[in-house]
Amino acid sequence: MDERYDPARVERAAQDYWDSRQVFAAREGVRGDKYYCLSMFPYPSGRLHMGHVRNYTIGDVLTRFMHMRGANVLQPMGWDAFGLPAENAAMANGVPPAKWTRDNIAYMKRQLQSLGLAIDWSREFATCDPEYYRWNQWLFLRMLEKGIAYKKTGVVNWDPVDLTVLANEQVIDGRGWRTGALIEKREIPMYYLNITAYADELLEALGELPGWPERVRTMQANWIGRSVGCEIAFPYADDTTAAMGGAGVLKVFTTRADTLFGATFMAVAAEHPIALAAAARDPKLAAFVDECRRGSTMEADIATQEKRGLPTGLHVRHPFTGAPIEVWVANYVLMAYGEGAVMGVPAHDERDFEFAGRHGIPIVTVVRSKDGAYERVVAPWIPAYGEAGVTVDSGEFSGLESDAAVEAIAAALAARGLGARRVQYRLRDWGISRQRYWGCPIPLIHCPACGDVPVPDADLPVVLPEDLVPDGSGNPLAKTPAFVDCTCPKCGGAARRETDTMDTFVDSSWYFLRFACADNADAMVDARTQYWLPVDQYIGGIEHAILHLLYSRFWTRVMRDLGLVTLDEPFRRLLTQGMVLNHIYYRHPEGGRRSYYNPADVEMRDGVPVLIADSQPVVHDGLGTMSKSKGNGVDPSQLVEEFGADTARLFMMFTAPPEQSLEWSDEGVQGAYRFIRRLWKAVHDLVAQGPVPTADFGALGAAHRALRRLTHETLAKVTDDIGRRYTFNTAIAANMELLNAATRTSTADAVGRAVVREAFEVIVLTLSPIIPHVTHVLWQALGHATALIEEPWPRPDPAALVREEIELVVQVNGKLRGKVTVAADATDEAIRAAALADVNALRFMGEKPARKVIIVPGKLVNIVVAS
RNA sequence: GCCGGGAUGGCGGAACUGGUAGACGCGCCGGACUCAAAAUCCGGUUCUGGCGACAGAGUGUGGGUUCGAUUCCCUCUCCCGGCACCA
Repeated sequence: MDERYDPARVERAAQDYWDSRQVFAAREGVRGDKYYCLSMFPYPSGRLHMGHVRNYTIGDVLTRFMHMRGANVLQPMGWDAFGLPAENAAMANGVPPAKWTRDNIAYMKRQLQSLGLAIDWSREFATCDPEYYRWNQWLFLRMLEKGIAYKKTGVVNWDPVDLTVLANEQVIDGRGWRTGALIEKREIPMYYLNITAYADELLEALGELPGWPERVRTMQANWIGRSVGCEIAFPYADDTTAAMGGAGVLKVFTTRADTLFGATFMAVAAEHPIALAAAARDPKLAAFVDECRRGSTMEADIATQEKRGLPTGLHVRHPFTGAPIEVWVANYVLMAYGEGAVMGVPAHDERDFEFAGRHGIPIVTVVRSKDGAYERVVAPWIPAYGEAGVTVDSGEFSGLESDAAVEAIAAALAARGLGARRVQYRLRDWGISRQRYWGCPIPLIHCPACGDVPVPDADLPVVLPEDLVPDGSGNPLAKTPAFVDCTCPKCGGAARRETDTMDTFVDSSWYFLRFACADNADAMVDARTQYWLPVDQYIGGIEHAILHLLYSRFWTRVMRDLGLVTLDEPFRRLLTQGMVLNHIYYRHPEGGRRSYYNPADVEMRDGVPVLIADSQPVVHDGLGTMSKSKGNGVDPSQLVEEFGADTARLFMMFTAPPEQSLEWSDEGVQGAYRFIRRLWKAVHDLVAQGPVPTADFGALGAAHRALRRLTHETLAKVTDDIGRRYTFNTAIAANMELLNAATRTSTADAVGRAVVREAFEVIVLTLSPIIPHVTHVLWQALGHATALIEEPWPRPDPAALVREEIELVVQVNGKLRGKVTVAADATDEAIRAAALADVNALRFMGEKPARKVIIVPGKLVNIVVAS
């Protein structure tokens, strides 16, 4: 064994061993229970970032741990290869997205391999492989047949200069990122997946996911947003009937039908038919509607913009009193939610209250507070106004509790055909059409004679041409006759191929299924999914808590209903890892753009951050996720080159528990490296003393017995930390303590060396999931002929854990005042007596008698005296 | 704006079910080794008072429940994630 730790050499040796024996290739039905551990596959952006390193190390630790526990593990890897960055790169460099993407995959794969992950690479695929995305297309056609996929219009960000649809991130302050032009909302036909049909099941099944973090389940439940309420139809008054060219009703949804008699205005979205009809005859209104069409489609923007509205001059009639109610156009009502219209009840809804106040709309109190919080609603708003109570001034429905009033009003509305109880979801159907090139083509053909015709299964996949280069003005597919021009499969006439591609969330909604059978060229999935699925442990960023995970749960159910798989939930356990953060430093020259500096190039001098290169100060802008734009990234490959993959992995796992955000620290990396070197040296020094004979652990001196106890206590703790708690940081800390204790223990005699070796073996075995390379080599150095990867996870020796005495804390009135040592099996009476004899405790009790003595077994004694 | 989460020494974090606050690591201080430095090793390190034994205070803010609260409840502040076309 070398005296010096050489990470490059150690890592090459370990990786060569694993590769040559293909130890991570997974086969169905061998060994014990299957364990499918999956980390969210990366987008091939060019280089691995630290978030990836963290994600994949967490997955690898669990994979290797379960392998040692005897499970038949599968840890696959692939590439989420379609998406916008490839098009942006193409515009910047003129390289086709396909080439850029595949080059990135090749580079990042080498980076991943350098980390020594226990991945079965034989199952690798990229979502831009036609053999993968053909099944997106195939399943889309099945959904079309079943009515799960359908066509309707949707709103997009339209750049009027580039004549192109922009993604939300390409809209900055309501303007196009390249053109600076004011963005317009534009309605275009799109394909949707009917996820709302599964809303109830997706919501209820959250209760059957105990392996998911509570917060993710809460976020999904809120996102689905099931609310039970009432649909109410307000018949058009004569003016509206005239404007709309016929009689009709304005429909709204409300959870507070009990406040119906307090409705003093109606608010509709700018795109609502009544708004458009009114705008046609009112230039001021037309200008306002036009203005509402500008700006981004993002909910955060809409929710934070100033709430504005304009009256239409048109009216609807109250369904019971027939009283006219004026219809307003409001920029905070969204056409996509519910009916695109709401009833305004200023007295009992805060937003309506504000709107009414600003526009001089009357406030009519129709609910009386049950606890007398108010009599009449008057400004300013208090939360009690919005709470349930007893109805007043509501005609025949007065004097009812809110719940009962909702029931009675709903029943009466139903009897008149003007409403009904209804369940409404906040969740909207999933629009999957993207007016973009680098994605999975939607397999449809538009025929002038036959309409929209599905591409026959035999013609799948519709292959995306890989040599196009987008230029920022629309979808290049639409300008490629070889792609667009086709014949109608029905009538054989000339037709146009659909040029929209699918949302990339489609690609990631079932890739976890494909890993079970990636080599099947004839079917989307096969029986091997029965064996491997569900994913036993899924690991990924918290930023995917809603969309990706919800879409995957939905897609899995669609495949179930089509008879392709038998499972409901794809992910049994979920671990949401926190972000990797680093400091942000910049300078902002007068009139210029901010320039960012990497924290590695900055140092603190007299409490001021300065750029090392020129010693001039820079501005510290807090912590942020590592990103190219903030210039605060750290390159994993440089890290691996300098310190080795084990140091990178150890630092990542030690610095914070997986669910928390992790702060980058160069000193922390040094500390991790130092620990590995200390471990290496400790093992080297022991081995250098010659072979260690087996010793009788039955008759040990006190120091050796203490180390053995610590060894087995540590083993028990680390097993629990990795296997149950997923707190790898505390598992590492416990092993650091054990190494500290072991290196302080004398190895002068054979017994001492045996006890110390046992401690080292526990450290090497239990840290092997985290630092697999160095432990692989150290295991051999400790004299083992078999490879560490084939070793089972060790079990603590109960005999080593036995204690004769325990130390208890003595408190007086909850404050620590002393400590007593008692026999491990001492009775409560003996503990009480020992505590009451403690000198310091007596000092604080003074003359006062013990009123009560609380004994917490194994922990403490609290003596309660009158204070 | 709405939904979800977080805040503990100089720093990252630990304290798992309401029971010793600060494990472990970093940094810093002192010492050993060295011509010297780096590396390494040993000791110290929440704050305040005290030579010390020890005492008091202390887990973002303010309140509450309890023999006992970092942990449970309410209030406020700041930070982070998501908001449907970034992935």
